[in-house]
Amino acid sequence: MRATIKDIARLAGVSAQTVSNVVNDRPVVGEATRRRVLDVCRQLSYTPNAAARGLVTGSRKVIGLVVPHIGNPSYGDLIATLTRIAGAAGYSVVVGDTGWNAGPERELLRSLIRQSVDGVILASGNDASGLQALRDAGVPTVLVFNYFEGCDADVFRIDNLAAFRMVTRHLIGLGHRRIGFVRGLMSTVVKAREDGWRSALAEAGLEAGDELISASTFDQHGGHAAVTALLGLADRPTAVVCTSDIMACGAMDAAADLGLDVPRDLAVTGFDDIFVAGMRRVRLTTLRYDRARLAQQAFDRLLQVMAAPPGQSPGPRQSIALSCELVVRGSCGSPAGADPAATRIRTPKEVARP
Amino acid sequence: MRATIKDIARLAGVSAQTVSNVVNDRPVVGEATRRRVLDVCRQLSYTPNAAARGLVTGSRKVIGLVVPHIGNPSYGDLIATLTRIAGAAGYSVVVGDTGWNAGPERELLRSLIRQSVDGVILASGNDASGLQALRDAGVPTVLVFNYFEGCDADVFRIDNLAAFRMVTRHLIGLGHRRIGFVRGLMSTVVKAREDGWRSALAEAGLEAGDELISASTFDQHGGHAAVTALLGLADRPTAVVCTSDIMACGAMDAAADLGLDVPRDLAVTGFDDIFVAGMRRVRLTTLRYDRARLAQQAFDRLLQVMAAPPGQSPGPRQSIALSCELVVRGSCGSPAGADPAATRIRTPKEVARP
DNA sequence: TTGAAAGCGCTAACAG
DNA sequence: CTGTTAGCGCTTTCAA
Repeated sequence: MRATIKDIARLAGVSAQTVSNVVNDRPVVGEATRRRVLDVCRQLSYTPNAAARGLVTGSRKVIGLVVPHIGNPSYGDLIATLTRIAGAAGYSVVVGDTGWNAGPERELLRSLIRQSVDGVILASGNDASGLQALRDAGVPTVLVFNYFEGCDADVFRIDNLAAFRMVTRHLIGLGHRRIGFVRGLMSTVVKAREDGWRSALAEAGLEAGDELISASTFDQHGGHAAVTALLGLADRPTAVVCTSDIMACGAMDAAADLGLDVPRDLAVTGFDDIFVAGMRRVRLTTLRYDRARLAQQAFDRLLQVMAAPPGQSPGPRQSIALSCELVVRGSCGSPAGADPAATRIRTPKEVARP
Repeated sequence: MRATIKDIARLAGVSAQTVSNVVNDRPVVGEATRRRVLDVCRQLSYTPNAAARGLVTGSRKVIGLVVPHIGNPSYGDLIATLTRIAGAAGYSVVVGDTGWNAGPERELLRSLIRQSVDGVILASGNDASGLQALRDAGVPTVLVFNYFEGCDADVFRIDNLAAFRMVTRHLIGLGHRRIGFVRGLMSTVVKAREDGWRSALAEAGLEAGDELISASTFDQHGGHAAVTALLGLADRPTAVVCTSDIMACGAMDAAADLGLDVPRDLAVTGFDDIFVAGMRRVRLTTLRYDRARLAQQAFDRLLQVMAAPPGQSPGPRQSIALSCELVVRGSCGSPAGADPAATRIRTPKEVARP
């Protein structure tokens, strides 16, 4: 059916080895032979079989990328960027969506291992079991966004604590005293964000009671449900800090559904700065980070780890916590008459912990 | 490094073939042997090498999915759904993002062919060259959304003409007489949508001049640019039909940036019904279709084609044009006092053309 | 500069 | 029920 190296060899009157040399641009082939072989390749539209090649070379030139929710434009952007970067380096990307669930994640990782991917960028995972499975299989892995207690892996993440302290301080500065926290499933990431929220409240002498924390799914429906609950409190919050923009979208809708105005009756903040947040109709105050940079750093490091002799990673583990910038828009009641263009406040800078 | 079937065989004191039988759940193995083998597998955390298996069985259990823009939640949803469906059938999905460009698409398809994917779902492509490449390589392919003149392939698409005629009629019914058309790159899909817009105008005796058509990129920036241009016309439109929700988002912003109110000064419609369209702040009138169904149908058909003897497809080509429903929200100036909940109008029904 | 032989990890087909 | 043999498409020796 599909032409193999032998077919080409036969038709070109050379050996399979010579065809291989031509196809791989090894400069040991005579010009005449070369042209003849390439001609036949084109004629049969020959494409090397990567699986067969991988079997012998030990590298498939494929990496896996596991995310929790492709429908979130934030992850969509990450995937697009990473696909581009990896493609330029000759790697294909297998993308998996876990839907924030452990079962699919486990299956996905098993599948990636079976496929002998050269490495994995893991942007999902609620516990360290997935990472452990990859490690057992000897698959180089880099974590993005998430990380686990005491895990020995390269991590490229957000400085969640600083980011959420910053946004909470911003709300406090605007006069808010009762500030809710809207989160998805618990994880180290969410924990750090909660700690950021908590620490900002603490330093202002404000209460961070458990009733101010509302947990739900990590999408717009979750944000809606969580905020509906918070607004049902007797002493309801005047502001909510959401852990993603899509949750914040749901939060704004929840307020609207109760006849409340954002920002007058409820201030809302998000995280990710997806395109929706910047819409004139939405104007969501949120936290932004450099997704392209995160992707680039993670991939560069993965290349290093993949190049290292099996078993150990090259040099010390890298653990980068990228800082965010606060993007102030209208969803928190910016002072009247202020310039409607987004005001940006940067945190100190990137923090590297070796 | 990674355990192979031979390692297992040696440690369990059986032949490789027996290990293979155990791993593949073939019921020809004694219970005692079975347990012993499985034990060793677990101990070495053995995972079969899919590439090696694929080499001999001829099937990798992988399909490719090519989309033009992962960052668009509409495609994100499609990917997530398809990943789930395919996973349930034992297939992994390799996702590629072309960014609407021919170069990346070509590269992506070459990569998929090299990887010997069992089949491809092509939701991208501006011309038939990609499809041709897949055909030359003997890779079963199903088209989703897009299609090409006279192409002999299974297609699962939207009835674009009917959909855009419907939405344009809706605007005409609301009293609009000058209606712009905002599109991305030209393609058969966009052409059909334009024809829908044009035919609705024609039947109302309205003008469909070229100056009312504004082309740009298929994202929010494109929508912004295109509508900014339309609003710069001396005799500017009072409504714009956009070919995607994210373009419509940009369109709404463009109006706002010029100090115009949607819907009072400009009516805007989209396509896809992504979650943003339903937000209370946005309330975008748009066209909805059943993404999950589209994905399911396309995958089912791909399975059929993959199961068929190489070369021909099983039975006649399928060409399904799924109809849309109009989701009326606030972006076109729904009559005052109307129920703010979305009103839905269904088109006749699904049209199948064999 | 080219060819022949061996083998990557696995399964199909047969033999025992 | 289990083991042996052969070979998938390719690259890596090594020899000519």
